[in-house]
Amino acid sequence: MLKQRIENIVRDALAKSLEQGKLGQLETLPDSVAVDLPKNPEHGDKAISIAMKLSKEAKIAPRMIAEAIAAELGSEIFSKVDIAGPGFINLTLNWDLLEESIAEIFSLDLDYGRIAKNDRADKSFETVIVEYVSANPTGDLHLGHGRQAVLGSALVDLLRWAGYDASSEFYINDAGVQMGKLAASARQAILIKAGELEESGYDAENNYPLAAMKEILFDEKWQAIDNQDLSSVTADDCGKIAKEIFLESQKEILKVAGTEFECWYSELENLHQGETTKVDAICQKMLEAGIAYENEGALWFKATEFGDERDRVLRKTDGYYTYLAADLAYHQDKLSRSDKLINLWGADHHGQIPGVMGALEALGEDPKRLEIVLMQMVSLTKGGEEVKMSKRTGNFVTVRELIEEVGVDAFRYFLLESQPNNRIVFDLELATKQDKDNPVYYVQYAHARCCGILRNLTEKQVDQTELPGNTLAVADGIMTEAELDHYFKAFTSATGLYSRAFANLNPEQHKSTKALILALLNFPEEVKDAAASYSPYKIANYIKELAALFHQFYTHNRVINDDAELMKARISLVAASQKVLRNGLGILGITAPERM
RNA sequence: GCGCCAGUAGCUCAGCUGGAUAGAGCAACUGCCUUCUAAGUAGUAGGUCAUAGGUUCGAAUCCUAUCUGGCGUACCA
Repeated sequence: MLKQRIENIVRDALAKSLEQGKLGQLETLPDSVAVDLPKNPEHGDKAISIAMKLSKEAKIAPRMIAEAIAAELGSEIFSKVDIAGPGFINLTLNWDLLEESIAEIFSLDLDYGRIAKNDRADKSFETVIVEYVSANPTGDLHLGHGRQAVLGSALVDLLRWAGYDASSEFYINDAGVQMGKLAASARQAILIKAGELEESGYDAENNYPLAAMKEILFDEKWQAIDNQDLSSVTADDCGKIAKEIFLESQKEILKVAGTEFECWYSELENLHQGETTKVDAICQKMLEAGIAYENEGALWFKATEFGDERDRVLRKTDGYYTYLAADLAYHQDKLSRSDKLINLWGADHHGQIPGVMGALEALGEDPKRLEIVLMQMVSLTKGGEEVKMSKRTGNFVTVRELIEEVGVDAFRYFLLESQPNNRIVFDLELATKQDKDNPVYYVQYAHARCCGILRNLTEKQVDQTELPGNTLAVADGIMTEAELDHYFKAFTSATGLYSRAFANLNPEQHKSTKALILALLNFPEEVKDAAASYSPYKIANYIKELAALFHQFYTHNRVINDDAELMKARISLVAASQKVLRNGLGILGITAPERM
């Protein structure tokens, strides 16, 4: 990786300067050396600010440190080394190095940007389970779930790219109060359908909206009870069927949304089965460890001793376990299967964090193994007015409806581009426009443009110089496919092509070419960074930026032209751009169209 | 009240492990299609980075306080 290489060279230079006593009173070398992309391209290709950072400890002026380092940098891969401002070291990379680095994109191709397992940023874990959505199987998925779905699936892919063994998991919350409510709702709806109950008799106060129940009554799964006497059909029977229907519907729409789960973990089947259930076991364990106690018929976790603001109930006076108790059993189960856990939660659940973290710590687990990513709400506006969503009244926009309106790519991009900490205001009018205002097209178009150029190199072109009376002339492609293929295969090491081809660029061409190359070479670093903070949105930002740089390059640099070397050098950048955009979009689960 | 999150251009948001002149997109205005897709691009205009202090060579970024908004504060999930 380019950045790593530069970092090593700077580190060596730093070590030599230290040996020679040029670093004042500095005694030890810093752990890391930041290699940045300067904001202003006139400041070179890479910038290093380490001299300023060391100046205090060394007790000498930053420029003196910078000069000492610069003197040891050598000229092998840098065509220019400048010291500027208070003590920045600005590096200009030579064309051969850039050519060599771009060639790496060709040899790695589909895997360019992928971090090897041994190079992963955080060595404290290798396997990681990302749990997300985890909705109750009692209705359709709403936009909040949608946000979790796209972020979670992108995060799993991102983590895999960054060298981790990641898997996705959906916790099916199919036990407890909500399921009882679903069962009652379903049974009453069935009775209404059979004419044995008046609609006015529906317990709308305590049940799910009747309208939502009616919608699932036509599912063929109800055949199971069709021939039975309804008086012998229990609410439980109905609840099971309703749950299956909702679960299947959720699975289907999640798949449409580009989200796959390795594991569907049923709370009911995994945590509440057997003589001694997993939940029983964990409560027993907590009692024995003295971190739980009985009081007024309920079982409490001593959460206050572990950082929470109050103690938490594990088992209610009615004998049922709380969500927390089951969740703890679930987390312990996950911890036995993976080094690291990441949970995606709606921000409205943040109050539970101290309880879960505290309990895991109390149980002797390392709380650092659990990372909880909070996602703020998604709200809807239509023409500037907020659309109130309420599950109770059935007035909410579902994932299904939105995808139908805007398409999966736009849906994913909209929900992925901003960071989880920010609320998303989803403008229905804007999203349904489905035109160029939609940012996803900007990135996809850049990719399609790359493909178009590569296609034009080999495809037969219609010559547009149409003369009156003449038929259209058809010109052969510039290269045959075999030639292009051969060229790509040969492009695996520096041959001095860039230094010859890019020698006489005008300022705009030089600037746009350089900027594109540097951005392309930064991709692996972007993957590493984004994964380290569990932030797929950073990849979305990066590819948007890359798309912009490609469009600028395209505007200033005619790819197909008479200068064979210049053309080849530019083709390599078009092909490299195509590969990086494709890989980046792939991480986000967004398609990379070849034509638009 | 207490806790969490946010406040950057008219709107939607980047930039936040401190770095050089705070950036995009949309909206407004002016240009660029007989040449690889104009779903593009070049430019103009638009900012007390919520406010006030502090930390230091340097703060949108870190600390403290205040203001505004969202969320949470259950023997619900």
